[in-house]
Amino acid sequence: MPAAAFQLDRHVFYWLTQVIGARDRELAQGLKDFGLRVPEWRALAALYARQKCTMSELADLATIDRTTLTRTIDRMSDAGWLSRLPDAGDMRVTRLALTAAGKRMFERIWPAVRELNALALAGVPKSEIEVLHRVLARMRANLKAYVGEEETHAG
Amino acid sequence: MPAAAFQLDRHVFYWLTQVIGARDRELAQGLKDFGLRVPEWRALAALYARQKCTMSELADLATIDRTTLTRTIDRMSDAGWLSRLPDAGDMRVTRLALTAAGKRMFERIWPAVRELNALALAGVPKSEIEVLHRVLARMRANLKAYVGEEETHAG
DNA sequence: CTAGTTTAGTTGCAAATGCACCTATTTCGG
DNA sequence: CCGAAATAGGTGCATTTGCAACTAAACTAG
Repeated sequence: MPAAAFQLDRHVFYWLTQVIGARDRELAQGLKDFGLRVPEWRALAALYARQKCTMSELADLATIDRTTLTRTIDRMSDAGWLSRLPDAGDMRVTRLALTAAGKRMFERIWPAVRELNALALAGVPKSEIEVLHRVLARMRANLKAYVGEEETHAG
Repeated sequence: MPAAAFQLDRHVFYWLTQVIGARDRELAQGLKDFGLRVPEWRALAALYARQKCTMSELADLATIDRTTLTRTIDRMSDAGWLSRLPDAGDMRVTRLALTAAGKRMFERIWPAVRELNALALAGVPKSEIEVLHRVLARMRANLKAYVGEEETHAG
């Protein structure tokens, strides 16, 4: 390939990384006031949406490595934002749920985050946001299917 | 807000994080064979596209914190993939450029990464990829403009 | 020209990360 | 049933990360 033919800005993942990078830096700034870091925010939001979930489910929803999540949840639990509960039917499983304080925390922060999100999407027509959603969901499904396939073949 | 009204999968940044997370995990796997990590790959690709650039420019292009980039470039320089050169007109500036070995490295890896990218985008019509590009570029511009504005006011 | 400010890049250090490994359950094949 | 394999979650440890602070060079105003 002639080097001139390779242009960064023609690649979707370049832009994805740029957008997530810029927004997470900005988000981190905003969350500092609340004593929260970005992955903690993702965990908080996921738990708020799901009410109850297991460690593994939350790791997936919040895009946090399982081992990292253990320590993230330690901190959030110490801070009193959520509780670890045993699962009735399966002794291996930890059920997570936000405490009232955790829910309040989310509700206090969410308006600012929503505003940042809206700002990032300023000027983008609703129809294109729809497309964005659909395409991203498809990409995620594609990648998940691929991982599944790899695992099957590799044994 | 009633908790039931907050749904993760209705938010663009949830999907962005999911997609980048899944793809970077997959990418990391693929790069392991080449002794490269994901941020190093981004730096390699950015330098390949740009031929020459400064540390600050590369930090922006590859979405790597400037202080982290110093050490990333140390490693890549030690590995013989790029060289640090002084700038003629400004003694503060470091000009970076891939060596022949660095270019070869990129060319060797790129086909596999391109394949992964194509896989992630499988089934997405070209027209929608166009929309994706345009929307992401706009989002990035929005976020950059916001950061600039903040700095001006806070300064 | 010279003192204060901005910009480019680096380093110290404390904290976060993730791989490899471990333990405790549960499930599955025979 | 029983032993092997799978699954949920947690630890140890080396590596990576990024904030704060620093050095050095280049502007900028008086």
